[in-house]
Amino acid sequence: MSLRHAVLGLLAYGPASGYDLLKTFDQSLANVWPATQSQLYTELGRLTDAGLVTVRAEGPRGRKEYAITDTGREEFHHWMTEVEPERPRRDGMLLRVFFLDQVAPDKARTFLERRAAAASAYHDQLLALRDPTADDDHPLAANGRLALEYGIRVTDTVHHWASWAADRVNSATHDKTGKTGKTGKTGRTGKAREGEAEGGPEGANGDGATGAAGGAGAAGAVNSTSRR
Amino acid sequence: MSLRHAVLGLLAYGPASGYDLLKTFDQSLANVWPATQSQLYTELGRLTDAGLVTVRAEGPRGRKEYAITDTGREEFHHWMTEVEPERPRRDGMLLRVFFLDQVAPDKARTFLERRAAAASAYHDQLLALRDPTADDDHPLAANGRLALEYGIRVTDTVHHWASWAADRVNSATHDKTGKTGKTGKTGRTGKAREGEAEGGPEGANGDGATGAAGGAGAAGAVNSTSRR
DNA sequence: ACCAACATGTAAACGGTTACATGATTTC
DNA sequence: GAAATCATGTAACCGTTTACATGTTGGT
Repeated sequence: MSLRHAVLGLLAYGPASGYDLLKTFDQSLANVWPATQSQLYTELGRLTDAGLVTVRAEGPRGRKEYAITDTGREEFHHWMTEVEPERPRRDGMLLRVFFLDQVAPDKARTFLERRAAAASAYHDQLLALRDPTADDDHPLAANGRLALEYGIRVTDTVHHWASWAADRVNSATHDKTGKTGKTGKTGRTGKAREGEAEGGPEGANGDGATGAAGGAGAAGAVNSTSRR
Repeated sequence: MSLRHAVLGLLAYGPASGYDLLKTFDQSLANVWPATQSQLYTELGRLTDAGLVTVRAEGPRGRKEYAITDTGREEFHHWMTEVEPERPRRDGMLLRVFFLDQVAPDKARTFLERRAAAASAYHDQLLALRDPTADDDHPLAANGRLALEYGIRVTDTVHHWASWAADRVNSATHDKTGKTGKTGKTGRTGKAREGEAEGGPEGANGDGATGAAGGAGAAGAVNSTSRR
């Protein structure tokens, strides 16, 4: 339910049309809270009905200029200061890490190496944004710089983690067997079933420890069933 | 569309019922890819129809034991190794950071300090999981340990970032005015409107730089409109 | 006999994505 | 006059969440 607050937040800077807001969403909030045109216009309607914004003026081609109301400002302020931000609960990368022992070690290693490379590449892009190279003219707002630094630090951390993890998978392979060759491109994928015995991602054996760990970076709350 | 693959991933370890899987989702995958009972049973039906799993046996109280098929294994393997993981696109915390200059500096500082504390607390919980204290018996699988380490590193990074950011907001306040006192609890929230001039989160002025930065940690792809 | 745990299913509502539809104004 | 841009709206679909509904088995 945060699209509402994103819209309020933008209107807090000053009145704007749906069209204006959409551009800001695409340009500035795309990686933080994306919204589609469809969604935006619908939400503006709802916000108007709820009295959190008003149509301040109507312009040339059906353009409606929205402005935040006092009630809207109050709601926005409440959300900013009192509502605990929820962490993203789903992470496809981490989900795959959970199942990493289901693919051949070399595939696992490749996967992690690719994660490392991706994080590193993104990290570099962000670094470039931090130090404007003369011909660049983007006066990052103070909060913009905070967000940028967040990105720089987190991508760096993920990069190092993935490299470390790739090495770890690598050495684990060397210990077991000398089998470093390719598995061929045989139809069958990796291991088939070798005894039906369980042992899932920490097994269906209870104890939520691993799960808690997995969500760590991107999620909240360790479900400490502790003993079970 | 990844619930499907999470289910396949779990079934890759061995056959299980919907009820079994649900427990695993709640205990192990809760922070990585949560699923509800409702969703799970529906998905198992769809997977069966698609031929990716089969009902291997029917047990006592209507229990259906599902097993992954060869086609299912192929699909799972493909998803693990060839499909690029999508990063979470929405982050409520980062969204608030974007609007941080809309609330009074002391509120902004408090917000960041709370983020720091939360990250730190979570970090500590994860650390406790890493070094089992004798009476603890959770044999973390290799991939479980990778995920745990991810969590430990990322929470640490976020903790430090938030502390740094809080300090930054703090010093910025000192520079401007001596006004450190409370704003009172007057109905009006922070600043009202002081001139109608724009200047949003890097403004509605174009250049997506800030936006790209914001998404950094949790998102992918810098939208390099570059010049515009 | 009762309760906890086992076990599966459906319906309604919500937020988000994609696609369709339409029209006005400015610029070349 | 054509094309780009401005500008708004609606419909269908999909995945997720919450709630409702129902029945069985094993242990005390």
